[in-house]
Amino acid sequence: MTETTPQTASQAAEAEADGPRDFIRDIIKGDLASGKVSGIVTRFPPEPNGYLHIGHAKSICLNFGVAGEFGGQCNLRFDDTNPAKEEQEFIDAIMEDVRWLGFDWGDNLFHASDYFDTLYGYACHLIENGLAYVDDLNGEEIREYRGTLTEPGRNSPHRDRTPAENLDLFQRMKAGEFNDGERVLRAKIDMAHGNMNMRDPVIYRIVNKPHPRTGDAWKIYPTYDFAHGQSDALEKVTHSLCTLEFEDHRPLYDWLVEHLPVPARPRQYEFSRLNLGYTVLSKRRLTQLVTEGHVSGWDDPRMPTLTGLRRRGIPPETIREFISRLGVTKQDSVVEFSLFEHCVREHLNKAAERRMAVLRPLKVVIENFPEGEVDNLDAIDNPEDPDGGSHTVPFTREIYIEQDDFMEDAPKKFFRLSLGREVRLRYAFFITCTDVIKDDAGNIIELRATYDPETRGGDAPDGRKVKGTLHWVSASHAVKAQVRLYDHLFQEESPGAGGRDYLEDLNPGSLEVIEDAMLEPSLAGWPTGKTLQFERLGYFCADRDGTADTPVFNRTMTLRDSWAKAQKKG
RNA sequence: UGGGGUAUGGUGUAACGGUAGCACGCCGGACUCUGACUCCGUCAGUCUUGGUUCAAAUCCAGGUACCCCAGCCA
Repeated sequence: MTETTPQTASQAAEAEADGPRDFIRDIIKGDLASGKVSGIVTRFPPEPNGYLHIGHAKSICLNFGVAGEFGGQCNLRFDDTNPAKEEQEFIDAIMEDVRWLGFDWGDNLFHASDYFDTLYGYACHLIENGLAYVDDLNGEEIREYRGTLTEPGRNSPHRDRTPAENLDLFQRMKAGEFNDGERVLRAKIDMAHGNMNMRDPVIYRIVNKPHPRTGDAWKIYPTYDFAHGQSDALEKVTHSLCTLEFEDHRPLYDWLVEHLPVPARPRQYEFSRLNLGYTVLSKRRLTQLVTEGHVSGWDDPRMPTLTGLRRRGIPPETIREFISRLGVTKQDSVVEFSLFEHCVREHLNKAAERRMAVLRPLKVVIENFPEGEVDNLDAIDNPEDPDGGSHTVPFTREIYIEQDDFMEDAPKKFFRLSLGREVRLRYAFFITCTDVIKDDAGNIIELRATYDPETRGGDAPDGRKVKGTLHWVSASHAVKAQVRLYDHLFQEESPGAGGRDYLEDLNPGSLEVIEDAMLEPSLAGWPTGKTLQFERLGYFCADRDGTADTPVFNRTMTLRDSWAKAQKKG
């Protein structure tokens, strides 16, 4: 995205003809067609005070997407104007996550802090023109003077200082003569404005904290409102896309751009942020989940952070696909989690290799299979991709099947194993259960069965059919593993709805750890970051916590399970 | 009598004065060496009241509901 040549308006409109459509893209098309702009520049402007989450992905996909579609450029710009909250750790993580999502800012990496000198000059410009003043009021007083939503504010007693006096004070703020909070610089607009943002907003404040990039160079920092629009202008951003809550900052954004000698005239457009069922997407809450230890960290696989989703095994293209299905509007909305699940399954069904793993093992002894013999069977890697290859699974006299796949008093609709019933072992043989062995407490501890050697590979030469197919693992070859089963972090679709503390809605069953899962041997050394399917169970990925001895797998997502659904209904 | 926004099936969206469409979900069925996948079918919507028009989700007027704003956060 570095050396992009701006296309002509008609070229861009044409190239875009069958792409996504929304009101933002319509505006851009119009601006290109009318000649209002000759090319598109957008930006993704994260504040480095937390990790990126799937809500940010919407903004990233929009900003980079639009730039790509119209032959423009999208900058990555850190909004690093508040050293009290921002850290290098977050800066590094954000870049990694944007790249992982699949976007490239090329050389266009910027920071609001790159413009601190220019911004300072702009502030002086405002002062010189009588449009800004240094206020001695403290925070509490400023709030009182601001008035309320329904009552106008009052002018600060310091509002009418001369430009010379203001310039002097502002320079002394910069020089570090005052403590945090002692003085601020305010734009002089209208204390009676219906829009609170226009009631002489603070544009510079004193923060005696080192900045991750500028170190101790500055004692004063611009506020978001003063930095953002001007940074956009300096970068020649044409369309500054942000979320709805900034809508009533737009008059201020415009006011500043109009009163400052900036090199360009950017426009701000707002769209609604993403809300997702069964999760929270506010930085405040996500930070709280991490700092209070409700999750293991920003990359806990239950977190909606990009790093959490990555560790969970969610491929980035599924996030992009999900976002693209959402559309871009100004309507507040909560997207059902099932749409996200659909996108993940749709992709993984095509892309993920299949392997077998037994989560809750039940031993089955095949009585007519010779002891000590190994039959190496061929299992296709992915039935959705028949040319994709295959791997070998060893079959022996003793195997494990899933406890759920056997039932003593099985109803007719139960297609799995039961005493006297015949099922297929995936890629292997038909077996028939001949005996059930229990311990003193009556728990089923082992099954006895016979197999039909004629059904090797999974088909009976006599054409006889079985209703059920089970996954299985050879007991002597099995690789023991820890498997982590994740569910929604919250048990309510809207955590905290109805005035509840959202933490009360935390799902106590969001993580279930299985210590003794049995994996087919080809799963030893499975690479992290390559999501696969455990047949009939779901999609999984190797976690970095695994060792050569005991791998650890995270469940990315279950398969749809109409049997479980039918059972629940009774 | 503060300001700014938004209203289309359960959910997310499309339709830009001319047959309300798509996707997810739900429900039912077919198929199946994954009770997966795939396929087929069903249900279901223009916030409300008026007005303009041959014709309104769309234009106009009045209601109603919901969201955002009183950080020296972004």
